[in-house]
This record gives sequence, C-alpha cells and structure tokens, in this order.
Amino acid sequence: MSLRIALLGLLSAVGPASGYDLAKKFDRSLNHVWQAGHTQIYPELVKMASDGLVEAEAEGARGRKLYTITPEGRRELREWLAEHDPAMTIRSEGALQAFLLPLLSRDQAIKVVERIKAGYQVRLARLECKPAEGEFGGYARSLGLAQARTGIQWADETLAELKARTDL
Amino acid sequence: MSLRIALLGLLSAVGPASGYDLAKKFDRSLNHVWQAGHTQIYPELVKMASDGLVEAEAEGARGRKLYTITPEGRRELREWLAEHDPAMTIRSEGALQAFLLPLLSRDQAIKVVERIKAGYQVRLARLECKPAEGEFGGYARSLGLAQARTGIQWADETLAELKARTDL
DNA sequence: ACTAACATGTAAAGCGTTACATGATTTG
DNA sequence: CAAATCATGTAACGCTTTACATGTTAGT
Repeated sequence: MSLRIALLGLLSAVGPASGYDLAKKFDRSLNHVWQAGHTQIYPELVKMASDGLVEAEAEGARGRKLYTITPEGRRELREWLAEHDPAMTIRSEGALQAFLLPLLSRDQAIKVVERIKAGYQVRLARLECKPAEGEFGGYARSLGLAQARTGIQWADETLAELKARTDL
Repeated sequence: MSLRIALLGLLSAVGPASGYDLAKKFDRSLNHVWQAGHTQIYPELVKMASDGLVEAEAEGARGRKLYTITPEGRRELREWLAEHDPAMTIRSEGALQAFLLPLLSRDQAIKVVERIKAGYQVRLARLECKPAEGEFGGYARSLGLAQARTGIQWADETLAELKARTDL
C-alpha cells in the first residue's frame, strides 16, 4: 500500500511523470522515508493503471510513458492520509547491532558504535545538502534531520560510556 | 539475515529457548528494533538447524523444542556484528505521511501530525515502562527512547507551525 | 565510435504478514 | 468444565531485492 501512496503522492505533487522519473524521485527525495527501485515501480504503475488510480498517456521519446493521477487516485491518496493510522514499526539493522552490543568486548563494541554513527552521519549529510527540491517533503526532511542528529548523539554518549570502562 | 542474527543473539544472551520463547522475546524486548511472529520464527529455526547454527534438543513438555546456539552459530553472530555495515534504510509510514503533508489543508495536516505524535507517544510509553529485562538490550532501549522523544518534539514543532498559519 | 544517461521491462528468490489449523496444560 | 495460555506448525499472498535483458538518445 505505501508504495502506491508514495507514487500517488509524487504524481499529485509534481504532475505527470514516467516510471523512470518516479524512480529518480524515490532515490533523491524520498529515500529517507521509503525506498523502491524501478523494478518495483514499473509493475506497480501498471497495476495502479488497471485499478484506475493513474492513467498512462501515449508514449513519448525513447518509449517514455507518462503517468497522470486520476481523480480516483487523488481520492485514494486523500483517504489514506486522512484515515490511515501509520504503522510505527521499525526494522533497523543499526538498532539491532545496538541491541546486541553487550555480547561484544569493549573494543569491538566501540567499533560497532562508530560504524553506526558513521551511518547516521551519512544520512545527515545527504539530508543537509538536499534542500529545496521544490520545498516539497520539507516536513519529512526536518524529521529526518532530527532523527539523524539524535542517532549521532546517542552514538557519542554510548562511545563515551564504553570508553570510560576499564574492564574488557 | 537479520532475523537469523536476532535469533542467534537472543539464544546467545539468554541460553536455550523454544521458538515460542523467542517469539515472546521478540514481542516484548526486541519490538522497537525488529519484528517477527512465530510463523516466521519456527521455519527459520528449522533452516538454521539444518545450517548448523542451532541445535534442537529433545522435546520437552507440550511438544516444546529447546534450541541451543552452536559454536558455528556464535561465529556467524560475531562475524556479522564485527563486519556487517548496517543498512540504514528506513521505511516509515509516519514519515511518508509527514512527507506528503503539503498536500493537505491546514486542519487535515494538524490531525495527521497529531496521529503521528500519538504513535511516538505509544512507543515512548512502552519503552519507558520496560526497564531491566536482564538489562540486555539497554543500548537499543536508550536509542529508541531518544528517537521517540525526537519524534514527539518534531510533532510539537510542526503542530505549532501549522497552527500559527492563518491560510488554509 | 564510444560512453553516459535515458527508459523499460521480466523472473527468481527471499522476506514478511495474515489466515488457518491443531492439540496440551493450567487456572478458576 | 471452560477459558486462558502454552506450543507448534502450514499455506497463501504480498512486498522487496537481485539478476537478467533490451534498446534509445545525447554528448564528446
């Protein structure tokens, strides 16, 4: 469902687009929120078209297919945004490593936390150098920035605690 | 892979356990990091046994099967923790709703943000009233607490901004 | 001519959720 | 004896990733 919603949202925000365009948007502006490659997007657009949520215009240059959101697509999008209680489930390999930290020696734990920190720093850097983008997605951007900074702060505190230890 | 690692980690931390036990641990202590129900855990344990990562002891009361981590299982776990660069990918319906906020009217956006905030509050409450648990998982717990508080703070700031608006 | 970017797809395998199904033991 | 909890599993479906496969256009 969320893939559909994300595609409808992009089509609603930026107007008609091809699967290729949408895959790029996913990679560039939506990547801190949801991920999908073109292999998932192309078939989904076909299904959405057969469900009447989008319409494919005639092919353009290089076999390019432009999709437009339909009124029914807009309705579906609005309804999901208005009614759907968002699942707050997290699946984070970084958090899993954090969970298992006590299984490691002090030195190994430090290395692991430094790697987790590096991951948050990469995310922070990507979000920081990606402003504007038509301003769309700004709320999610500020949420992502805050979460990344929180992760870095957690890593710093955890590193300080681990380094203060004298036991193994 | 992560499901395997989580199971190996639990078996390594708490000793021999049944699939049922592990499912409970997932639900109670690991749920802010990774999720899996018994329908995923039982078959995975069978596969892990055939891969030599765990060993099933004879059945106990009520058909209960106790699994123990093997030396090879410990090696796999250690290697993953030491070498694996954790994927920092996020898939969050809440963040997706945040991303699409500009598509909504001021009033609808406020409702959506309040729902997102409620989700973070539930997560915060669950983590707060779940201390100890053998102290294992404490690092992930503090990370989860910090992330939940960050989410609530973002929601409050966003609500303040939205409410300050006079336009639709 | 070559390379990079454009542009679309299919297939297989793996991961995850939901629904279905069964039976034993404990507690009230 | 009824209900809750213990305990295990299968099957179908849907979502996601990886690998394969093809052809066009623009710039150097």
